[in-house]
Amino acid sequence: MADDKKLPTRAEDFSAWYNEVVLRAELADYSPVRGCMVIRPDGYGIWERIQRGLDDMFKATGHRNAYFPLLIPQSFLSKEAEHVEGFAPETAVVTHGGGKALEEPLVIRPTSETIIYAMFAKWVQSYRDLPLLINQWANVVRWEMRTRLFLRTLEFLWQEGHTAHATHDEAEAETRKMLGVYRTFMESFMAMPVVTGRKTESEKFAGALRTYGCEAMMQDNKALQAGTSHNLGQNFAKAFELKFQTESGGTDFAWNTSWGVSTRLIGGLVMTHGDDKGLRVPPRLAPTEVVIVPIWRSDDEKARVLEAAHKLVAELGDYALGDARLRMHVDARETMKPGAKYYEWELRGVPIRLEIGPRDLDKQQAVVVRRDSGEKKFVPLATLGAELKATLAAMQDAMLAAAKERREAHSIRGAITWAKFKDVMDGEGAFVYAGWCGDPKCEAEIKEETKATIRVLPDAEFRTPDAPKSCLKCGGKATEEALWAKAY
RNA sequence: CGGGACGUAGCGCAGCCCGGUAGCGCACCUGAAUGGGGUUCAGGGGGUCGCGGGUUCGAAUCCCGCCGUCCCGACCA
Repeated sequence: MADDKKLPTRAEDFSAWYNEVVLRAELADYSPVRGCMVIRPDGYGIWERIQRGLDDMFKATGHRNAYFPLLIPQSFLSKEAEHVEGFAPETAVVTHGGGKALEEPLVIRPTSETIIYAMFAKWVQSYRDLPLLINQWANVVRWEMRTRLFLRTLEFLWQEGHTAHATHDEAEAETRKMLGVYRTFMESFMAMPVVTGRKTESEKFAGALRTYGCEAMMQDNKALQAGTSHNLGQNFAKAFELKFQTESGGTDFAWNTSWGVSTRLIGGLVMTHGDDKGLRVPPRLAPTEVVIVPIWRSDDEKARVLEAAHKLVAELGDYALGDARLRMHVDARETMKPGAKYYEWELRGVPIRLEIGPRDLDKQQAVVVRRDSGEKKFVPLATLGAELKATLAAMQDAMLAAAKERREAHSIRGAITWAKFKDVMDGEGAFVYAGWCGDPKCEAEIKEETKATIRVLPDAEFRTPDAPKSCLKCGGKATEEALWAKAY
């Protein structure tokens, strides 16, 4: 760890604080190649929890995992006009293989629509083959100009779901269902509340009919696009001849959806829950839920407390317990004083610290310390398991509630003038729910002047925003048409 | 690709103005003590001073060129 014992405070410099937390909590490191990121075991452990949580939900909604190639013929990308326009500028291209120039360059996937729908076209003959519900866990490469650990790296890990359906309505329902899956995951696992809704034309996925997104508020009041779900219409089906025979005997192009979340979620986690001591990981997402710090002064005491610690892990952390087990770790390092260990585990965000010393054993108790609130309790060993589980569940709820409360405290609803809006965006930032302009120039103009964009058009029913609405800049009319914020 | 700053040990930095053959803190290694909120003492290892050229008896230091990184813009999950 660095010599500097203090993190920059969030309030002073949010970016510096974020980078320090990610590096010092050992979630990730910079790679020798600019813009690429090495995800270290602590960071990957969180990703594994995200994978497991989402994968269970995907399975429950009928999706199956598959894997498609990293390399895509360049011509594939060009088959859908908007898609190539959107992604071509940020692709990495392989021009040589085996020492020879390739006849056709290969693109390293920035996303896999093209290769996947090319394969779907081979697999789908009839309406009986639909819906086809596939997901893949993969890495993709997008050649971004500026990068930030987890939030925007040249290469990132993600999950991309791809489906084919017989009708528009079925595809639309799928698109919205998966957005709902993301929302549930982000709120119930990550304790990260999100605003869901439809994206505007300017923020739509390249090649989609409609895009929906999840937006979370970070602690600097900026928005993070945490996940997207697209109704691709028949655009890709037409480009890749993904046709099927209908029930009535005719042929039609399939309707596709795609949806994804990435390792960016880890960045969102840090920026949602981190505090001046470092990271805070919500229990359901924490690779380690409980860390035991044994305390001793002599070899005899050491033997005693370590035995007690390992007994607890055997009882409560046994893998044979399955999902009922607590994910525990005993920090038995000899050379570190307990205080130093406390600071380190706080930095890493482990939800509960359990202190066990000789004085505790004499009283048949342990000290339970919550990472979120710092609250410290003495708990009898006899009821420890139940107490830990209850505390973890309470923390999960408390963290979501706190994040929601924080977001609402920095949300502006109702009447707002253009002058006030500009003031807010130039200053602290906020989620502003306000009228928007149907004229795309208006959104662009406001972005130009304030850096704020329409994150989503939030609505439980995802209404279709075809009609021009009141313009924030011209009229400043108080409606709740759009969520405006500065974004990552 | 435009504007700014910076490249000296794993990390953070001093030294450069005024040239004399590299130093500090942390981390790391060894030993001992210590251990309920960032231990202490003693000893030790580790550096092509970003790269290339020039000036000079002598360059981390001065001059020229190049490369790289970071920050601010334009672009984006």
